[in-house]
Amino acid sequence: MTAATEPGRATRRRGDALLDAIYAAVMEELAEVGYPALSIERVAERARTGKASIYRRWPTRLDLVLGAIDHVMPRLDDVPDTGNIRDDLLLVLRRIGAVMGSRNGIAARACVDGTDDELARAVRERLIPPRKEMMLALLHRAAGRGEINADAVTQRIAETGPMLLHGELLQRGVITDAAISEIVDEVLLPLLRA
Amino acid sequence: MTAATEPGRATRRRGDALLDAIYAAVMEELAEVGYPALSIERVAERARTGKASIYRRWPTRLDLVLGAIDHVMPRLDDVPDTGNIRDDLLLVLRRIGAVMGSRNGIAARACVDGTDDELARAVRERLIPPRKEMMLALLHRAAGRGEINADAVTQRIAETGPMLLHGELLQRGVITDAAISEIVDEVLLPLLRA
DNA sequence: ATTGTAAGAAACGCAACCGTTCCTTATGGT
DNA sequence: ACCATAAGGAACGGTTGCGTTTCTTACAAT
Repeated sequence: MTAATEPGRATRRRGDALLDAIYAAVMEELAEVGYPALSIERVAERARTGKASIYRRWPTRLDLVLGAIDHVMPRLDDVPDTGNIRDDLLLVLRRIGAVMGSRNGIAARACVDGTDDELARAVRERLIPPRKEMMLALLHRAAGRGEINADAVTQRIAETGPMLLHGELLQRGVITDAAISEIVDEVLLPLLRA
Repeated sequence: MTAATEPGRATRRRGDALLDAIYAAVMEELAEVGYPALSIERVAERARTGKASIYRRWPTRLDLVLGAIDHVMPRLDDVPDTGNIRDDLLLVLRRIGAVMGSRNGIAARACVDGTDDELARAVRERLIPPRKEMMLALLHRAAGRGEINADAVTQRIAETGPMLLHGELLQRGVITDAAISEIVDEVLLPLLRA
Protein backbone atom coordinates (compact mmCIF):
# COMPACT_ATOMS: atom_id res chain seq x y z
CA MET A 1 0.00 0.00 0.00
CA THR A 2 2.14 2.83 1.30
CA ALA A 3 5.78 3.12 0.38
CA ALA A 4 8.11 0.70 2.16
CA THR A 5 10.20 3.48 3.64
CA GLU A 6 7.43 5.44 5.25
CA PRO A 7 8.92 7.76 7.87
CA GLY A 8 7.00 7.16 11.10
CA ARG A 9 6.48 3.46 10.55
CA ALA A 10 9.57 1.43 11.41
CA THR A 11 9.86 -1.58 9.21
CA ARG A 12 10.05 -5.06 10.71
CA ARG A 13 13.61 -5.81 11.75
CA ARG A 14 15.53 -9.08 12.01
CA GLY A 15 18.92 -10.27 13.16
CA ASP A 16 21.42 -7.69 14.25
CA ALA A 17 19.21 -4.67 13.70
CA LEU A 18 16.73 -6.09 16.16
CA LEU A 19 19.40 -7.26 18.58
CA ASP A 20 21.00 -3.83 18.61
CA ALA A 21 17.68 -2.17 19.38
CA ILE A 22 16.95 -4.56 22.23
CA TYR A 23 20.41 -4.23 23.74
CA ALA A 24 20.21 -0.45 23.55
CA ALA A 25 16.83 -0.53 25.26
CA VAL A 26 18.25 -2.70 28.03
CA MET A 27 21.06 -0.26 28.67
CA GLU A 28 18.66 2.65 28.79
CA GLU A 29 16.46 0.89 31.28
CA LEU A 30 19.43 -0.12 33.40
CA ALA A 31 20.64 3.46 33.50
CA GLU A 32 17.24 4.78 34.49
CA VAL A 33 15.87 2.30 37.00
CA GLY A 34 18.59 -0.27 37.59
CA TYR A 35 18.44 -4.02 37.47
CA PRO A 36 15.89 -4.96 40.12
CA ALA A 37 13.31 -2.64 38.63
CA LEU A 38 14.06 -3.45 35.00
CA SER A 39 11.02 -4.95 33.31
CA ILE A 40 10.99 -6.95 30.11
CA GLU A 41 7.79 -5.23 29.18
CA ARG A 42 9.38 -1.79 29.12
CA VAL A 43 12.47 -3.04 27.34
CA ALA A 44 10.26 -4.45 24.60
CA GLU A 45 8.28 -1.24 24.34
CA ARG A 46 11.46 0.82 24.17
CA ALA A 47 12.93 -1.37 21.45
CA ARG A 48 9.59 -1.19 19.60
CA THR A 49 9.23 -4.93 19.58
CA GLY A 50 7.15 -7.55 21.36
CA LYS A 51 7.93 -9.41 24.56
CA ALA A 52 7.87 -12.68 22.67
CA SER A 53 10.92 -11.73 20.63
CA ILE A 54 12.81 -11.28 23.87
CA TYR A 55 11.60 -14.38 25.66
CA ARG A 56 12.38 -16.34 22.53
CA ARG A 57 16.05 -15.45 22.83
CA TRP A 58 16.92 -15.12 26.52
CA PRO A 59 15.72 -17.50 29.19
CA THR A 60 16.13 -15.06 32.06
CA ARG A 61 16.43 -11.37 32.76
CA LEU A 62 20.02 -11.92 33.88
CA ASP A 63 20.97 -13.49 30.54
CA LEU A 64 19.45 -10.57 28.73
CA VAL A 65 21.31 -7.99 30.78
CA LEU A 66 24.67 -9.76 30.58
CA GLY A 67 24.18 -10.16 26.86
CA ALA A 68 23.53 -6.46 26.53
CA ILE A 69 26.63 -5.54 28.48
CA ASP A 70 28.85 -7.91 26.55
CA HIS A 71 27.52 -6.59 23.29
CA VAL A 72 27.62 -2.92 24.08
CA MET A 73 30.56 -2.18 26.35
CA PRO A 74 33.62 -1.18 24.34
CA ARG A 75 36.48 -3.64 24.35
CA LEU A 76 39.49 -1.48 24.99
CA ASP A 77 42.05 -2.08 22.35
CA ASP A 78 45.35 -0.26 22.16
CA VAL A 79 47.30 0.74 25.25
CA PRO A 80 48.38 4.35 24.82
CA ASP A 81 52.12 4.85 24.45
CA THR A 82 53.28 8.43 24.23
CA GLY A 83 56.66 7.68 25.74
CA ASN A 84 55.69 9.83 28.70
CA ILE A 85 53.99 8.46 31.79
CA ARG A 86 52.02 11.61 32.51
CA ASP A 87 50.51 11.76 29.05
CA ASP A 88 49.83 8.03 29.09
CA LEU A 89 47.98 8.37 32.37
CA LEU A 90 45.97 11.33 31.20
CA LEU A 91 44.98 9.51 28.04
CA VAL A 92 43.98 6.29 29.69
CA LEU A 93 42.05 7.97 32.48
CA ARG A 94 40.25 10.21 30.04
CA ARG A 95 39.26 7.18 28.04
CA ILE A 96 38.05 5.26 31.08
CA GLY A 97 36.30 8.36 32.38
CA ALA A 98 34.51 8.86 29.09
CA VAL A 99 33.20 5.30 29.16
CA MET A 100 32.13 5.58 32.79
CA GLY A 101 30.23 8.79 32.13
CA SER A 102 28.50 7.57 28.98
CA ARG A 103 24.99 6.23 28.98
CA ASN A 104 26.31 2.70 28.74
CA GLY A 105 28.78 3.37 31.51
CA ILE A 106 26.00 4.55 33.76
CA ALA A 107 24.08 1.40 32.98
CA ALA A 108 27.07 -0.79 33.74
CA ARG A 109 27.69 1.07 36.98
CA ALA A 110 24.10 0.50 38.00
CA CYS A 111 24.88 -3.22 37.75
CA VAL A 112 28.25 -3.11 39.49
CA ASP A 113 26.99 -0.96 42.34
CA GLY A 114 23.65 -2.63 42.52
CA THR A 115 22.06 -4.97 44.97
CA ASP A 116 22.15 -8.15 42.94
CA ASP A 117 25.32 -10.02 43.86
CA GLU A 118 25.39 -12.40 40.93
CA LEU A 119 24.99 -9.64 38.38
CA ALA A 120 27.47 -7.37 40.13
CA ARG A 121 30.14 -10.05 40.22
CA ALA A 122 29.65 -10.96 36.59
CA VAL A 123 29.86 -7.36 35.39
CA ARG A 124 32.85 -6.56 37.59
CA GLU A 125 34.74 -9.54 36.21
CA ARG A 126 34.10 -8.31 32.71
CA LEU A 127 35.01 -4.65 33.15
CA ILE A 128 37.57 -4.19 35.88
CA PRO A 129 40.43 -6.62 35.10
CA PRO A 130 41.11 -5.36 31.56
CA ARG A 131 41.32 -1.76 32.79
CA LYS A 132 43.65 -2.77 35.57
CA GLU A 133 45.88 -4.73 33.19
CA MET A 134 46.06 -1.69 30.98
CA MET A 135 47.20 0.46 33.85
CA LEU A 136 49.78 -2.11 34.89
CA ALA A 137 51.19 -2.42 31.37
CA LEU A 138 51.55 1.31 31.20
CA LEU A 139 53.26 1.55 34.57
CA HIS A 140 55.66 -1.27 33.86
CA ARG A 141 56.75 0.42 30.67
CA ALA A 142 57.35 3.67 32.51
CA ALA A 143 59.34 1.85 35.17
CA GLY A 144 61.43 0.28 32.40
CA ARG A 145 62.21 3.74 31.09
CA GLY A 146 63.23 4.78 34.57
CA GLU A 147 60.49 7.42 34.72
CA ILE A 148 58.97 6.04 37.89
CA ASN A 149 60.00 3.90 40.81
CA ALA A 150 59.60 0.21 39.93
CA ASP A 151 58.67 -0.59 43.55
CA ALA A 152 55.65 1.71 43.25
CA VAL A 153 54.09 -0.40 40.52
CA THR A 154 51.67 -2.41 42.62
CA GLN A 155 48.20 -3.85 42.13
CA ARG A 156 46.84 -1.33 44.58
CA ILE A 157 48.24 1.68 42.79
CA ALA A 158 47.10 0.35 39.44
CA GLU A 159 43.57 0.27 40.83
CA THR A 160 43.75 3.69 42.40
CA GLY A 161 43.21 5.76 39.26
CA PRO A 162 40.02 4.05 38.11
CA MET A 163 38.71 3.94 41.68
CA LEU A 164 39.16 7.66 42.06
CA LEU A 165 37.40 8.24 38.76
CA HIS A 166 34.51 6.17 40.00
CA GLY A 167 34.41 8.14 43.22
CA GLU A 168 34.56 11.39 41.31
CA LEU A 169 31.55 10.40 39.29
CA LEU A 170 29.64 9.37 42.39
CA GLN A 171 30.40 12.51 44.33
CA ARG A 172 30.23 15.17 41.67
CA GLY A 173 28.18 13.45 38.99
CA VAL A 174 30.66 14.30 36.27
CA ILE A 175 34.32 13.71 35.47
CA THR A 176 35.96 16.93 34.31
CA ASP A 177 39.29 17.18 32.62
CA ALA A 178 40.46 19.26 35.55
CA ALA A 179 39.63 16.43 37.91
CA ILE A 180 41.63 13.99 35.82
CA SER A 181 44.65 16.29 35.81
CA GLU A 182 44.34 16.66 39.55
CA ILE A 183 44.22 12.90 40.08
CA VAL A 184 47.25 12.42 37.90
CA ASP A 185 49.36 15.29 39.23
CA GLU A 186 48.28 15.29 42.82
CA VAL A 187 47.89 11.60 43.50
CA LEU A 188 49.28 9.17 40.94
CA LEU A 189 52.51 10.83 39.90
CA PRO A 190 53.66 11.68 43.44
CA LEU A 191 52.96 8.07 44.42
CA LEU A 192 54.80 6.61 41.48
CA ARG A 193 57.85 8.77 42.08
CA ALA A 194 57.96 8.28 45.84
CA MET B 1 -7.32 -13.02 77.95
CA THR B 2 -3.78 -14.28 77.54
CA ALA B 3 -0.84 -12.72 79.34
CA ALA B 4 0.25 -9.31 78.01
CA THR B 5 3.80 -10.46 77.33
CA GLU B 6 2.99 -13.49 75.25
CA PRO B 7 6.12 -14.57 73.32
CA GLY B 8 5.15 -15.03 69.67
CA ARG B 9 2.53 -12.29 69.55
CA ALA B 10 4.10 -8.85 69.38
CA THR B 11 2.07 -6.31 71.26
CA ARG B 12 0.84 -3.21 69.53
CA ARG B 13 3.61 -0.63 69.40
CA ARG B 14 3.51 3.16 69.39
CA GLY B 15 5.93 6.05 69.08
CA ASP B 16 9.61 5.26 68.93
CA ALA B 17 9.27 1.49 69.11
CA LEU B 18 7.18 1.57 65.96
CA LEU B 19 9.37 4.14 64.27
CA ASP B 20 12.47 2.09 64.92
CA ALA B 21 10.88 -1.01 63.45
CA ILE B 22 9.80 0.84 60.32
CA TYR B 23 13.17 2.50 59.81
CA ALA B 24 14.95 -0.81 60.26
CA ALA B 25 12.64 -2.41 57.71
CA VAL B 26 13.37 0.38 55.23
CA MET B 27 17.10 -0.15 55.57
CA GLU B 28 16.74 -3.88 55.05
CA GLU B 29 14.70 -3.36 51.92
CA LEU B 30 17.13 -0.78 50.60
CA ALA B 31 20.03 -3.16 51.12
CA GLU B 32 18.24 -6.01 49.38
CA VAL B 33 16.49 -4.47 46.41
CA GLY B 34 17.48 -0.81 46.33
CA TYR B 35 15.34 2.28 46.11
CA PRO B 36 13.51 1.92 42.80
CA ALA B 37 12.24 -1.53 43.76
CA LEU B 38 11.46 -0.69 47.39
CA SER B 39 7.77 -1.14 48.07
CA ILE B 40 5.84 0.30 50.98
CA GLU B 41 3.90 -2.92 51.14
CA ARG B 42 6.98 -5.01 51.90
CA VAL B 43 8.34 -2.45 54.34
CA ALA B 44 5.10 -2.62 56.27
CA GLU B 45 5.12 -6.39 56.27
CA ARG B 46 8.72 -6.48 57.45
CA ALA B 47 8.02 -4.04 60.24
CA ARG B 48 4.92 -6.09 61.16
CA THR B 49 2.66 -3.11 60.77
CA GLY B 50 0.09 -1.88 58.29
CA LYS B 51 0.59 0.34 55.28
CA ALA B 52 -1.71 2.94 56.82
CA SER B 53 0.72 3.60 59.66
CA ILE B 54 3.35 4.45 57.10
CA TYR B 55 1.22 6.56 54.77
CA ARG B 56 -0.03 8.40 57.85
CA ARG B 57 3.49 9.62 58.61
CA TRP B 58 5.35 10.07 55.35
CA PRO B 59 3.83 11.65 52.25
CA THR B 60 6.23 10.01 49.81
CA ARG B 61 8.60 7.10 49.51
CA LEU B 62 11.48 9.55 49.34
CA ASP B 63 10.55 11.12 52.67
CA LEU B 64 10.37 7.72 54.25
CA VAL B 65 13.78 6.67 52.98
CA LEU B 66 15.49 9.92 53.91
CA GLY B 67 13.91 9.74 57.33
CA ALA B 68 15.25 6.24 57.79
CA ILE B 69 18.75 7.26 56.79
CA ASP B 70 18.77 10.29 59.04
CA HIS B 71 17.54 8.22 61.93
CA VAL B 72 19.77 5.24 61.49
CA MET B 73 23.13 6.34 60.13
CA PRO B 74 25.60 6.96 62.95
CA ARG B 75 26.57 10.57 63.51
CA LEU B 76 30.32 10.42 63.83
CA ASP B 77 31.37 12.04 67.05
CA ASP B 78 34.95 12.29 68.22
CA VAL B 79 37.83 12.74 65.81
CA PRO B 80 40.51 10.24 66.78
CA ASP B 81 43.69 11.81 68.17
CA THR B 82 46.47 9.40 68.94
CA GLY B 83 49.19 11.96 68.35
CA ASN B 84 50.34 9.88 65.40
CA ILE B 85 49.05 10.35 61.88
CA ARG B 86 49.36 6.71 60.90
CA ASP B 87 47.31 5.49 63.85
CA ASP B 88 44.79 8.28 63.35
CA LEU B 89 44.33 7.26 59.74
CA LEU B 90 44.00 3.59 60.57
CA LEU B 91 41.40 4.36 63.21
CA VAL B 92 39.30 6.65 61.10
CA LEU B 93 39.38 4.43 58.03
CA ARG B 94 38.50 1.38 60.10
CA ARG B 95 35.57 3.24 61.51
CA ILE B 96 34.36 4.43 58.12
CA GLY B 97 34.95 0.99 56.66
CA ALA B 98 32.91 -0.64 59.40
CA VAL B 99 29.98 1.67 58.71
CA MET B 100 30.22 1.14 54.95
CA GLY B 101 30.22 -2.62 55.33
CA SER B 102 27.36 -2.76 57.82
CA ARG B 103 23.81 -3.52 56.80
CA ASN B 104 22.93 0.15 57.11
CA GLY B 105 26.01 1.10 55.15
CA ILE B 106 24.99 -1.20 52.34
CA ALA B 107 21.56 0.37 52.34
CA ALA B 108 23.00 3.88 52.22
CA ARG B 109 25.35 2.88 49.41
CA ALA B 110 22.43 1.52 47.45
CA CYS B 111 21.03 5.06 47.60
CA VAL B 112 24.25 6.89 46.82
CA ASP B 113 25.14 4.62 43.92
CA GLY B 114 21.62 4.25 42.72
CA THR B 115 19.74 5.56 39.76
CA ASP B 116 17.58 8.15 41.48
CA ASP B 117 19.38 11.48 41.28
CA GLU B 118 17.39 13.30 43.92
CA LEU B 119 17.88 10.58 46.49
CA ALA B 120 21.54 10.10 45.64
CA ARG B 121 22.27 13.79 46.04
CA ALA B 122 20.44 14.04 49.35
CA VAL B 123 22.19 11.03 50.83
CA ARG B 124 25.59 12.12 49.56
CA GLU B 125 25.18 15.52 51.15
CA ARG B 126 24.41 13.88 54.46
CA LEU B 127 27.19 11.31 54.54
CA ILE B 128 30.20 12.51 52.65
CA PRO B 129 30.99 16.02 53.95
CA PRO B 130 31.27 15.05 57.64
CA ARG B 131 33.68 12.22 56.78
CA LYS B 132 35.73 14.54 54.65
CA GLU B 133 35.84 17.19 57.38
CA MET B 134 37.03 14.56 59.79
CA MET B 135 39.88 13.60 57.50
CA LEU B 136 40.84 17.21 56.96
CA ALA B 137 40.86 17.96 60.69
CA LEU B 138 43.10 15.01 61.25
CA LEU B 139 45.48 15.98 58.48
CA HIS B 140 45.70 19.59 59.57
CA ARG B 141 46.66 18.52 63.05
CA ALA B 142 49.35 16.24 61.70
CA ALA B 143 50.68 19.04 59.52
CA GLY B 144 50.77 21.27 62.60
CA ARG B 145 52.91 18.69 64.34
CA GLY B 146 55.20 18.62 61.33
CA GLU B 147 54.46 14.95 60.68
CA ILE B 148 53.34 15.54 57.13
CA ASN B 149 53.77 18.11 54.40
CA ALA B 150 51.27 20.94 54.88
CA ASP B 151 51.04 21.40 51.10
CA ALA B 152 49.78 17.82 50.77
CA VAL B 153 46.66 18.55 52.82
CA THR B 154 44.20 19.10 50.00
CA GLN B 155 40.52 18.42 49.44
CA ARG B 156 41.43 15.75 46.94
CA ILE B 157 43.69 13.83 49.26
CA ALA B 158 41.18 14.08 52.09
CA GLU B 159 38.68 12.36 49.81
CA THR B 160 41.04 9.70 48.61
CA GLY B 161 40.92 7.42 51.65
CA PRO B 162 37.14 7.08 51.80
CA MET B 163 36.95 6.75 48.02
CA LEU B 164 39.41 3.89 48.05
CA LEU B 165 37.44 2.19 50.80
CA HIS B 166 34.35 2.50 48.69
CA GLY B 167 36.16 1.03 45.72
CA GLU B 168 37.52 -1.77 47.84
CA LEU B 169 34.03 -2.72 48.92
CA LEU B 170 32.76 -2.63 45.37
CA GLN B 171 35.56 -4.71 43.92
CA ARG B 172 36.14 -7.26 46.64
CA GLY B 173 32.89 -7.10 48.56
CA VAL B 174 34.62 -6.71 51.90
CA ILE B 175 37.05 -4.33 53.58
CA THR B 176 39.77 -6.24 55.37
CA ASP B 177 42.14 -4.78 57.89
CA ALA B 178 44.97 -5.69 55.54
CA ALA B 179 43.39 -3.56 52.83
CA ILE B 180 43.15 -0.61 55.18
CA SER B 181 46.79 -0.91 56.17
CA GLU B 182 47.72 -1.11 52.52
CA ILE B 183 45.76 2.02 51.69
CA VAL B 184 47.38 3.90 54.55
CA ASP B 185 50.94 2.71 54.04
CA GLU B 186 51.02 2.41 50.30
CA VAL B 187 48.91 5.36 49.26
CA LEU B 188 48.04 7.93 51.89
CA LEU B 189 51.26 8.20 53.88
CA PRO B 190 53.56 8.37 50.84
CA LEU B 191 51.32 11.11 49.43
CA LEU B 192 51.24 13.08 52.63
CA ARG B 193 54.99 12.96 53.01
CA ALA B 194 55.78 13.71 49.38
C1' DA C 1 -12.52 3.51 85.10
C1' DT C 2 -13.20 6.24 81.16
C1' DT C 3 -11.89 8.11 76.91
C1' DG C 4 -9.23 9.95 72.80
C1' DT C 5 -5.91 8.33 69.70
C1' DA C 6 -3.81 5.69 66.49
C1' DA C 7 -2.16 0.73 65.52
C1' DG C 8 -3.16 -3.17 62.96
C1' DA C 9 -5.70 -5.59 59.65
C1' DA C 10 -8.56 -6.18 55.68
C1' DA C 11 -10.50 -4.82 51.46
C1' DC C 12 -11.16 -1.41 47.70
C1' DG C 13 -10.38 -0.42 42.42
C1' DC C 14 -6.53 0.40 39.53
C1' DA C 15 -2.20 -0.25 37.17
C1' DA C 16 2.14 -2.60 35.90
C1' DC C 17 4.45 -6.91 34.85
C1' DC C 18 4.83 -11.55 34.72
C1' DG C 19 5.58 -15.58 31.26
C1' DT C 20 2.81 -17.78 27.73
C1' DT C 21 0.00 -18.48 23.71
C1' DC C 22 -1.92 -17.44 19.36
C1' DC C 23 -2.41 -15.17 15.03
C1' DT C 24 -0.89 -12.07 11.18
C1' DT C 25 2.09 -10.87 7.86
C1' DA C 26 6.76 -8.81 6.56
C1' DT C 27 11.05 -10.47 5.27
C1' DG C 28 15.15 -13.02 3.49
C1' DG C 29 16.53 -17.14 1.11
C1' DT C 30 15.91 -20.17 -2.67
C1' DA D 1 7.43 -16.23 -7.32
C1' DC D 2 7.25 -19.11 -3.42
C1' DC D 3 7.91 -20.41 1.24
C1' DA D 4 9.79 -21.21 5.80
C1' DT D 5 10.73 -18.28 9.49
C1' DA D 6 10.22 -15.24 12.99
C1' DA D 7 8.71 -10.23 14.01
C1' DG D 8 5.18 -7.70 15.92
C1' DG D 9 1.12 -7.39 18.27
C1' DA D 10 -2.75 -8.63 21.25
C1' DA D 11 -4.69 -11.10 24.77
C1' DC D 12 -4.50 -14.67 28.48
C1' DG D 13 -4.85 -15.40 33.93
C1' DG D 14 -2.06 -14.46 37.82
C1' DT D 15 0.74 -11.70 41.02
C1' DT D 16 2.37 -7.57 43.21
C1' DG D 17 2.13 -3.00 44.48
C1' DC D 18 -0.31 1.33 44.56
C1' DG D 19 -2.78 4.82 47.71
C1' DT D 20 -7.16 5.02 50.20
C1' DT D 21 -10.86 3.75 53.19
C1' DT D 22 -13.05 1.43 56.91
C1' DC D 23 -13.34 -1.00 61.19
C1' DT D 24 -11.95 -2.91 65.50
C1' DT D 25 -9.37 -2.62 69.55
C1' DA D 26 -4.93 -1.93 72.29
C1' DC D 27 -2.80 1.52 74.52
C1' DA D 28 -1.70 5.92 77.17
C1' DA D 29 -3.22 9.80 79.43
C1' DT D 30 -6.43 11.66 82.76
